[in-house]
Amino acid sequence: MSCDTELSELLRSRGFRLTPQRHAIMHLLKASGKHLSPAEVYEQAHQSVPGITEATVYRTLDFLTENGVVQPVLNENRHLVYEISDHHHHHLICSTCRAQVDIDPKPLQKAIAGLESQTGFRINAGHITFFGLCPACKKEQEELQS
Amino acid sequence: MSCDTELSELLRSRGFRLTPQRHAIMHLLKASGKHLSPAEVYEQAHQSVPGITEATVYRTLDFLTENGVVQPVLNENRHLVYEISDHHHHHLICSTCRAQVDIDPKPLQKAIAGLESQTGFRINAGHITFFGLCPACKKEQEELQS
DNA sequence: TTCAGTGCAAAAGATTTGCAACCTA
DNA sequence: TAGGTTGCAAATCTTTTGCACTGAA
Repeated sequence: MSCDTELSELLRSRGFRLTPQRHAIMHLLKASGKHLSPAEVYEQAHQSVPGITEATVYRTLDFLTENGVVQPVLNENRHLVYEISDHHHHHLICSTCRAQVDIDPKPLQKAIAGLESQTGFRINAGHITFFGLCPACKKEQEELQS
Repeated sequence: MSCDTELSELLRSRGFRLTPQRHAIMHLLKASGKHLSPAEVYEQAHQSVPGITEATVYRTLDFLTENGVVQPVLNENRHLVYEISDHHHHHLICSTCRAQVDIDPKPLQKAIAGLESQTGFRINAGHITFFGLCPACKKEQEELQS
């Protein structure tokens, strides 16, 4: 999803409409460059489309997800957030202290490409999150157990 | 996390207590063999620990997550669910029709092992979910766009 | 005995729904 | 125009919190 025209055509080809609300939400997610909660999306969308409601935000987020424009992700607080699908990056979150670190996407891309050919799926792998233990918490845990 | 004794020792070593509630929730997640929503966990836990409350379920799920016993996952309806961490399997979910398919874990394990040595994290990769388009929905979309 | 953990109950938050009006294609 | 979308408002569902009491170690 690289530009408005592209989204517009994608939607029209499926019989959907490009409304100001949909445009605003897609645009703001792209511009923010990070994942946003529905409440954050609402807050920002409200600035360009003053009459927008939370119900519309939820419906639009569902709609954009089903059409592959955005994707749902669990954030560091285990809440559902959304981000634009072309925003390629992956990260690790520490289950204990919630620290985050970005990771090199290449090794995963390779594994994912293999899965695509095995399953026939087109995988939306713009963002993958792993949970685990960061080095500090891992060390702490090991010391406690010894 | 393979048996009660193991969990018990893990908790004790960190100054935590093994309560009937924690035991029941861990046990039921292990026995179910799949991911459960907090409401489902509550419903099931209520049978072995009649007095348990939803607040305790939420607190226990947080607690078990922080200690690596369970992990949070987004289910096919984009709701937060939990599953036991030793339950190794990965799957794909179609964003459009929500079909699910299990995938071979091996290629991912390799990529993950690489990430662990790069980052120093211990990754809890028992369950990884990708969103994407299943073959049928992919085909349908391609036909619409041509 | 101690203090981590629980139940209770209420508050706060998040998400969904029906329906009439609206506006994109 | 037609029918996909939205706003509104209420209902529903989910998650969090403070506090006193309980029970595991």
